Parts: sequence; C-alpha cells; structure tokens
Amino acid sequence: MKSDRPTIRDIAAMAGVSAGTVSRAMNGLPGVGADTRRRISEIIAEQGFRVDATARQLSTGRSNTLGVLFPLHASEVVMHPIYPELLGALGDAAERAGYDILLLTMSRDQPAHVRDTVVRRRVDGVVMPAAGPRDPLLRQLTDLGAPVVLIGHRSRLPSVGWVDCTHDTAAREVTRMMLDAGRRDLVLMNGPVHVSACKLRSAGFWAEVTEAGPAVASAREVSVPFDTAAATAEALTLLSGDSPPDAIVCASDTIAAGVLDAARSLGLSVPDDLAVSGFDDSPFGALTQPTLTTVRMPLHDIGRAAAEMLFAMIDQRPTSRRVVLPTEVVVRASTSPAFMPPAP
Amino acid sequence: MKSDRPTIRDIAAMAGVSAGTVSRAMNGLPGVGADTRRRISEIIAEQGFRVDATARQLSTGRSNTLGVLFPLHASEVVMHPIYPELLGALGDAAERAGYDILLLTMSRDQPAHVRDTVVRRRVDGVVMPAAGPRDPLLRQLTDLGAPVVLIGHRSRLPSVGWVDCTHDTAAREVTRMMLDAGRRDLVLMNGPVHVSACKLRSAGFWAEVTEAGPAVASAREVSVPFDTAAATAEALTLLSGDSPPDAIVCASDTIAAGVLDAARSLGLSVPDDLAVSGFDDSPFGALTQPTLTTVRMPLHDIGRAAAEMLFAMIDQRPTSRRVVLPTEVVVRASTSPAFMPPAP
DNA sequence: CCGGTTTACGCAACCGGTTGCGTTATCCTG
DNA sequence: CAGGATAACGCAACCGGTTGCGTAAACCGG
Repeated sequence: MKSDRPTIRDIAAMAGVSAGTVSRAMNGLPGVGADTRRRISEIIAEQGFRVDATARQLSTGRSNTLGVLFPLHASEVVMHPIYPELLGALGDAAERAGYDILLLTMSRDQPAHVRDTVVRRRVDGVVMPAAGPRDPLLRQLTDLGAPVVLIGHRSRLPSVGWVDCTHDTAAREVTRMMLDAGRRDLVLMNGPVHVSACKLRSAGFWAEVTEAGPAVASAREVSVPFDTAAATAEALTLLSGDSPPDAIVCASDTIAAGVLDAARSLGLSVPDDLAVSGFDDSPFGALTQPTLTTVRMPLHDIGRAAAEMLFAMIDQRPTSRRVVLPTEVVVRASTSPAFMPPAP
Repeated sequence: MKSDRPTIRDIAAMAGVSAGTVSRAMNGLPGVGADTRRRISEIIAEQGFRVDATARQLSTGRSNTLGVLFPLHASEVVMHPIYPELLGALGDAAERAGYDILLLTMSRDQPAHVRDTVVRRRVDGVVMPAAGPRDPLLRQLTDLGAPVVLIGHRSRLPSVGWVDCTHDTAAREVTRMMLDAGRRDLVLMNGPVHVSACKLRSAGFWAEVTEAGPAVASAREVSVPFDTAAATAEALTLLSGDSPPDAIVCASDTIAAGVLDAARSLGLSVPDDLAVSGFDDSPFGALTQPTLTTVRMPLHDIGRAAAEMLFAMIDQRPTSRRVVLPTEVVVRASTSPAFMPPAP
C-alpha cells in the first residue's frame, strides 16, 4: 500500500475544523452547522476520503462484520448449490446495510478457530447455514453473547434466531400430487433423519398419507444419505422387491437422480411406471431425463431474512426470531399430471 | 458482547511486566527473557487471551485479510460448482496461514464498493476468480497497490499474478480421443470467446485438428453462452444440418447437457452416432444419460496456489506470478473407447 | 576488578477514528 | 437589553495493540 490516504485529521485541517467535528458531520450526528457540514462533505468527496473501518472498529467496538459459517470438511454442505445462492443473498443484504461478510472456515482439526475468529475480529453476528442446534459451536457462540441465526434448522433456544422454509407442507403437496395422479404405493426416500428438514418432510408426507386414508394402498419411509450412488442402490432394492412402489418422494434431487438411475436400469418408465420427485431445485434437475419435479426453496428470501434478523438482533431491535418462508413445487416431467387413470 | 475480555495490559499486569513486553513475547520477538516469556505464555493460555485483530491492524497497518471477489450479478459465476470448491481451497490455505477471508460482493449498481471495501478494511490482497484482465476493477486495485491474483484468466501486467490450468492441452487430449475413436467430423462448441479459457480450448482443439491432418474430414467451431437451452438450440441446428458432426467437444458441461438433449430429441444415440464431451467435471456430469466425459480442473490446487502466491506477494517475497496446473480428462460413457472401427 | 557490550525490560508515542465534556458565540424571550 | 437556553465547535482521552528509544542490570573478556 504505497498510497498514504488522508486521515480524518487531514480532512479536518482542510475544512478548518477539528477531527471531532468531521466525525460528527460524517455520521450525521447533531452539533455541526449546516454550512460546515456541507463544506466537510464536499472536501470528503473531492479527496475520496473513506473512513478507516479498522480505526472505527477499535473505538466503537463494533466491526459491522457478519460471519458466515463455511465448513471445510462436510464439503457436501458447501458444494450444494443452495450454499452459494444463500451466500449471495446474504452478501446482497449485507452490502446494502453497510456490513461486510467474513468467511468463518471451520475445519475438523481446528475446532476453536471459528470462535477465536469471532472474538479476534469482533464479528457482530454469525449466520450458520446447515449447522444444527446441537452443534457445540452454537453453544460456544451464544456463550460469547454473539447473535446467531440458523438457516435450515430450528432451535428452541430463545437467544438464537432461525429462518427456515415449509419443508412439511412442501412434502405434503408433493405427496398429494402423487395421490391425485392415481398413485397408491408410496415411498418417502428421506435423507438422514437427524436433519431437521428431513424430520419436517417426513411429517408432511405422513400427514398427507394419513388424511388420504384408503386412497393409499401402502406407504413406507426409508433413509439414505444425500448421495446418488446410495440412493440408486436403495431404489434398486425397493423397485425389484415384492411390492414395488409407483411413486417415490425424495428428500433431495441427488437422491431422486439415483432413483431415476435405478428405474432406468430396471427398464421402468418414468413417470408411467413410477413417479419421482426431488427436493432443492438443483440446476441439474432440468437436465435429467425425464426432467425432475422438485421443490424450490426461497433461498434469496431466506438469506435476506436471516441477514435482516441478524442486523436487528445486533442493534437490539425487536424482531421475530422464527421465520418460516413458503416453498414452491416445480412440476416437471418425472411426475404425471393429476387425474390420470390409476394403473390397473 | 457482554464479556469484557482481558487486554494485553491486563496480561501484562498479571505477569508483572509492561504491555510492550507481552507484545514482544507473543510475537516471538527478541528482547524477552526465557522465563518471562514462559510465564507470559502460561498466563495467556490460562486466561484464554486472544490478541484483538482490530487493534493490531490499526498499529501494524496489516489486516491479515484477503478479499475474494463475489459477483452478485453474474450469478452463473458464483453458482458454478467450481466457485465454492475454490473458495474452500482458499479458505483452507488462509486458515493455515493465519489469514481471514472477506467476501468482496460486487454488484452492478455499486461499482466502487469493492475498491472501497479494500481500502476501508485494509485488505492485504485480493483473489479474483472468473474476472478478466480487462475488468476495470483490476485496474482500480492495482492502482491502490493491492496485490491481486487472478484465477482462470491470464494477464500480461507484471504486477498481477494468476493461476490457471491447461485448458489447451485438455481440449487437445479430448479431441485426440475423439479422433482415436474414429470420429472424423468434429465440432467445438465453445463458450464466449472473450473468456480466456475458451481461447485456450479453441487453440488446443485446432492444434490437434491441424496435426491430425487428413484423419479429420471436417472441423468447425461455434460459440454459445454457457447455457443449456442455448446449446440445445445450436446443437439442433448443427445435428439436423447438411453435414452433421459425429463428435462435439463442448467448453462446459452445461453446454454438453444441451447437446445431449438435442441428440435425444433427434433420436441420435450417444456415443454410437455422436460423441460428446464436456468441461469442468460438474457434479451432474455423472448423472446425465449417458454419463458425461469431461475435464476436471485441479480446483483445490488452484485455490491453494493462488493463496500462497498472494501471501508471498503481500510479504514481498519472490514468487512465480504465473502458475499453470495440469487438468485431467474424466472418461465416461458419452465418448466411445478408442480403436473402434470408423463409421463407414 | 573495570570498562564496554549485550540483554531485558519500561516508557510513551502512535495507528485513525469516536465521544464526553467544556467553552464560546448566537439566539430567543420577557 | 439582560439573562438564560441552545447550538457549534475544540480538546483530549480513549479503544488495544505495536515499536523505537532509553536505561539499568547482567555479562564478558582482559
């Protein structure tokens, strides 16, 4: 950094006032005359002066920084396409609000690194996407008094906020769509059940099955990791078993891709012999054969809501700490339209 | 932040020394007795003292922060699966080296925001993934004297470093693989030609075609955006034209997905009638039907190399500013194996 | 044992903002 | 016009580290 940028005292000297006055003028505080204020802001503009965030942090104790968790292990979290989209929404909201985003990389061999970074850098608040309420890190952060907002998980702790979407009603809608199309033997291929979103999806599925009563002949739920190969194997077992389902609701698009794969290798036609739905609206869902019916989460809204909740918590403004946003079912070719005659 | 954490003077008082001595002891500087040093580090450990990065920044002028560009518009850059993987590699390297990563969100309506953030936060160096040498931002940053490393682009400016991979030889290898399998009518479906990676891929393709001489009957190059729908349309035109190709080398997996789509709708068999290859090794490449032959870039190595180059530039250590890393061709089902009899 | 060098540390200024308090000038009201 | 209230600023201490310089003590060789 060769360029010695002007300090607030340089600006003050040019304007013939003291540094304190410049500070007050910049921050819109009272105690500065109208013409003085104007003169100062002119000089600031023409000098291209930008207040040094570091110095401001030191004196105010606030950094205007929010940390976002970035798990280095668990690459599936970060590599999942929802992650960058969330990050973008957070970044957008942060930029508008004058905050910067610090990546909180979390590796298995440095468990204290996130907490250390939060205190070292005076991070004002933390967003934890895809980290559960049982994560010990959450406890560490709340013990510090740092505001925390979870995304995609729900916590009972009153001090932590969360933003989530309607996994349950989404699963329910998809299930109903299957039933409306005449499917009678349903399977929910869920993800790991400790994931709170999966619990909700399960609840929605079973709620609809229960309500449908005799319209459904059989309903089962299995759990697989969010992994295409594992899903293929499980689907092969299901589809070549005694009572193969005619509809599989999957808890992720990667699982659904595995199911499509299994159906193909068994010579089953999708959606004629088998209806398949996914979750997440991953970009590749439009590229599969057939294209995948799935559930889109309002990621941009989720990110924005999380950021705004965090800002409110930082400023100690009252705010709802529980936000649930609506999902949207994206109907494509892997499910048949409603009111088709049921298979004989 | 309720917890008033101890300052360096508190530690000094407990150790019965001055703050300066504690500072020297922490940073391994000379001028501290062995037993004093030991006593101080014990107290630091038992108090859980962490040096305040803000204060240190202010006095040293260095922030131990590196900025990573995050274009909010141009979501295709960020949503591309290579982005999070790069980010992870950068984060990993940064964490090891004691740096933190600040996201430099760039939006169209705030063109100066990145530069402002770099000066405001005293960012030590900037990584620009997927930003070209002609980007005005690059100029702004170098004018500031900030070290910059590009990823995936090459610049002639001596002051900026870059890390890239062998797009040219990768394209060449794929093309040769096509020829070895008996293909004779080739098309390169390239991305936007202003992208430097696309220039290199084009060069590699044509180099191989030229060298193959009479083994190739025809060779063409077309340019489409990195977009599946656009690629489908273009591929339909090509494949239903007068002299349809028997091999299409694509500059991205998304383009290749479009080609697969077009082939399917024309009733062409891949790879029997048509060989298709992609680029980037996107996760969905293993899920397409047929699975996609593609090129994998060493993203983790690229990220690490970029980070380490940047650290060296920041410390004014000598370092290579041009790094090219090797790619790897991932052979799957969309290309046929070599030495098949050429089509009659 | 003595003079000079080295070592170990304290002191205080500094980094660049913010903010409470004190002072002076201006305004308003009776 | 006198008097107090108010507005507009300056001053200086602070935030929590770092670092150049000064000094006293320990050490060294001759």
